[in-house]
Amino acid sequence: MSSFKGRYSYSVDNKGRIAIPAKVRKNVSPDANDTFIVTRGYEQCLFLYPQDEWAKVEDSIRGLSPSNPQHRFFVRTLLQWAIDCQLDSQARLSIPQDLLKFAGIEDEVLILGVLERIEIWNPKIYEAYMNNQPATYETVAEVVLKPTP
Amino acid sequence: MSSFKGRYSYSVDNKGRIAIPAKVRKNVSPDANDTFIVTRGYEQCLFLYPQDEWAKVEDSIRGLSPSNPQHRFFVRTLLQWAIDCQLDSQARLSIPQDLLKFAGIEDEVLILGVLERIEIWNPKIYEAYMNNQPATYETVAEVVLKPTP
DNA sequence: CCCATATTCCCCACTTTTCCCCACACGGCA
DNA sequence: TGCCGTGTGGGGAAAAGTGGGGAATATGGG
Repeated sequence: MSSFKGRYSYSVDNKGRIAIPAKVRKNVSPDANDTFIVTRGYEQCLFLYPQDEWAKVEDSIRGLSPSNPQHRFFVRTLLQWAIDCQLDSQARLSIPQDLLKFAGIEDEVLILGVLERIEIWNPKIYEAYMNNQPATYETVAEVVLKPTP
Repeated sequence: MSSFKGRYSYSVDNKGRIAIPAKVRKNVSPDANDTFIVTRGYEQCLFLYPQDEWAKVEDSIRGLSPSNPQHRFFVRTLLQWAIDCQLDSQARLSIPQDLLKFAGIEDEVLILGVLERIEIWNPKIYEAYMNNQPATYETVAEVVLKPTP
């Protein structure tokens, strides 16, 4: 099980390539074969899953029935944004234009480690998102990290 | 086991040929011998199965009973539209006119990877289909893309 | 039965994109 | 100071996407 963490500011070169921080790479299982699955995240960001972590997601939708209309919609919606990406010899990923465009990414990115996945943000959008949160870190923590009775 | 994914915009040339995206081809088993079975899909789109995946579909309908009228109807409908297609040397498929017409395909297509099959849509029809669904990407992703507790 | 037209399939050609490799600057560390 | 590991940039070869010509095959009407 992966456990990514940390926050990194990186640049996007003019070929659309994004380097994955060395500290993050050290946490990627060798099973992932330098392959990541990039897809849309919740807010306006991209999710990056090492191949072995993505396999768990895929297993959970494989059981759905192709003959059920709702299941079909479900699988299409989820998979249509997902793309395989391989690290090049400099440990960078070439991310397709449409995904970069979705996340509003241009020449700078913020890379966040979030346990089993990695998130990629346009720094300005991330800041705006953070400023829009009604709660503070402290008030949320109080609710989330409450000891189970 | 195939695991197609992603969404690709491609053009149909004036001979009715459709290229299969390289990223999709990389996920096709060599067992498929560059051969695909094209048939009518659910909703107004075409289903494309690599030969090896189609064999599994056939196995599953082999178990249906010839004496059950509903089974007979289902099997006939599925099989009568199914046709073999081989990739040409440029990795394109020539899809019969009547199937293209069924899917309302003209000069542009959307190709979706959906686990064991590939779907081919008229982009406008796909958009209309998606707009008619009550759920969104977020509601779908919420179910699947969350950490295992 | 034969010919004219259409369709299918197999090449070849061009443009764009992607990928692979090399180069360099910077910083930590022995 | 010299040596890695790391982040950044770019050139060039290879692959991918697109289009079209022309021979073999099929279709249909006289």
